[in-house]
Amino acid sequence: MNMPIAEAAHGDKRETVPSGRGSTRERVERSLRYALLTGRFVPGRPVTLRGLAQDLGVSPMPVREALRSLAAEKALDIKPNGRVQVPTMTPERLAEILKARLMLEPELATRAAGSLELADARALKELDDAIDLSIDGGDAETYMRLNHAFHFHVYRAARSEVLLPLVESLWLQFAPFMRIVYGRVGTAVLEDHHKEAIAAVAEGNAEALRAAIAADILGGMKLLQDAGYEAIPDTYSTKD
Amino acid sequence: MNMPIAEAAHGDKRETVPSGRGSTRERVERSLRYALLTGRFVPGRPVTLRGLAQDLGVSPMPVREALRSLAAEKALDIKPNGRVQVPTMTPERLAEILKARLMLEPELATRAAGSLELADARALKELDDAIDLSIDGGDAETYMRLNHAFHFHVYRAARSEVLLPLVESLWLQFAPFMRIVYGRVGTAVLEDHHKEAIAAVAEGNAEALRAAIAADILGGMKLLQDAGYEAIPDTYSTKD
DNA sequence: CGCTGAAAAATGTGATCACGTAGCGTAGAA
DNA sequence: TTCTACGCTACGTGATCACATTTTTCAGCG
Repeated sequence: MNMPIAEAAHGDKRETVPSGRGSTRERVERSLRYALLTGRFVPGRPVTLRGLAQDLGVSPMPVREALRSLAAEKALDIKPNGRVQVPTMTPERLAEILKARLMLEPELATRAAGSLELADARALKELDDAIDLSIDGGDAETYMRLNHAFHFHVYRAARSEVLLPLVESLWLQFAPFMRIVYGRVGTAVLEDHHKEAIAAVAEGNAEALRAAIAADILGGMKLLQDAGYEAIPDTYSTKD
Repeated sequence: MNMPIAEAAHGDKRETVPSGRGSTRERVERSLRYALLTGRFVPGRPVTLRGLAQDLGVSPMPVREALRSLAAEKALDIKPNGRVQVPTMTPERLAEILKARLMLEPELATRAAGSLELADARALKELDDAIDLSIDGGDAETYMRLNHAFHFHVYRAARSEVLLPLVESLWLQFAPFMRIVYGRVGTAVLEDHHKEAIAAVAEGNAEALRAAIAADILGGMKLLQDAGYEAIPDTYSTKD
């Protein structure tokens, strides 16, 4: 049986299809993206067309296209028999993602530095405060949403049409796994480098921003590698 | 009216849907990928669902999914009104693609070096000989197909599940533009660094392979930047 | 109690259709 | 001749259906 996506992490419904604008497929895709990014989808869990369609109250058609889209970004895995599932993580894959992030995201940060103003520093500060709260409160889902917002507020300023989609694809790939790890080790152990990043944005210091982002990535991903595979060896084949 | 994809570059039919295995959608997607990579799709040209479906002799359904897939990889552009077209190139986009390629592909080459054997060096040599022939013959389409095969023979050896798809996406993005440039300046001006790469593979010299690939990318992309925007200023809005 | 095989349920796929909309050619008026 | 407005055409979207295949369930046998 297919579990409604809202029940992936816990039981509440939330808004599975943000009533925002756009076509049905667009709303479905946004909804799935959000679910992936906040870890509502558990790695290894099968995802069915009709199941999702029913959960979202639409026909299977827009779901098909949305899934195909996400699969093309490697956010979902379509097995040879057509079955769709959230990709499972392996140490090799994780190492590759880390490498790719370290190459692309600092570059994006550097390019963004020129466009970021004091208003952005303030917005980032606000986000970071909320992030700290979610860490203290142990709210992994909120943390992931805000952390994504923090990073992409910076990256978007680079006005990059090429690098940004690549990075977005990477985030979609490790997010579900990240959520699992946080669920086990808790969010308390999280230490980010957002403060340095904010300071760098305020100063307009591109090099410092690059360094802060790189350190932030390294810290976060190291946690995944250590906690994800040493403390919790059976993480990647999680069945609900 | 929608022009059959086989007539995008010239008039012959070729096999638009390689009769290979897999589902209809898979064949359609392979066909479109091939057309994109060999430059049969002209940047800016509108692509219609029904048109492609008729050209390929299938229903619009598998075409829809294939287009959605390619669009997610930024190989096609779906405008807000739903219209699909081959993305047009801009100097900024091209510069970004070059940057991304220079970050990702040499890394892939380094990782591949360990797995590449003498048999691979021989296979690459054969490919390169054919490439030289296609350059002399001015056959841009064949050149592009073989050049892609050459690079990805190397990259695939890295057994990368993360980096490789990112690079594939990049190739799909610049290939149509590349084809336009070759059509104008001819293939004679092409100078690659395949010989060095082959030698590096034969020696198992990872660092030399990385350098050869980096040089090859730099050379090819510089040509696009120079010839694509200085000699031919109106390239990116090409209407059939 | 465990294994096996058949029936049943569920899944992805591809096709067809209806609908609303955007693009475009054409005719009419200024 | 040029601009405008109307009507036609073609398009993407979403829904529904039929079909083949796979997965699951469960009853019967060993």
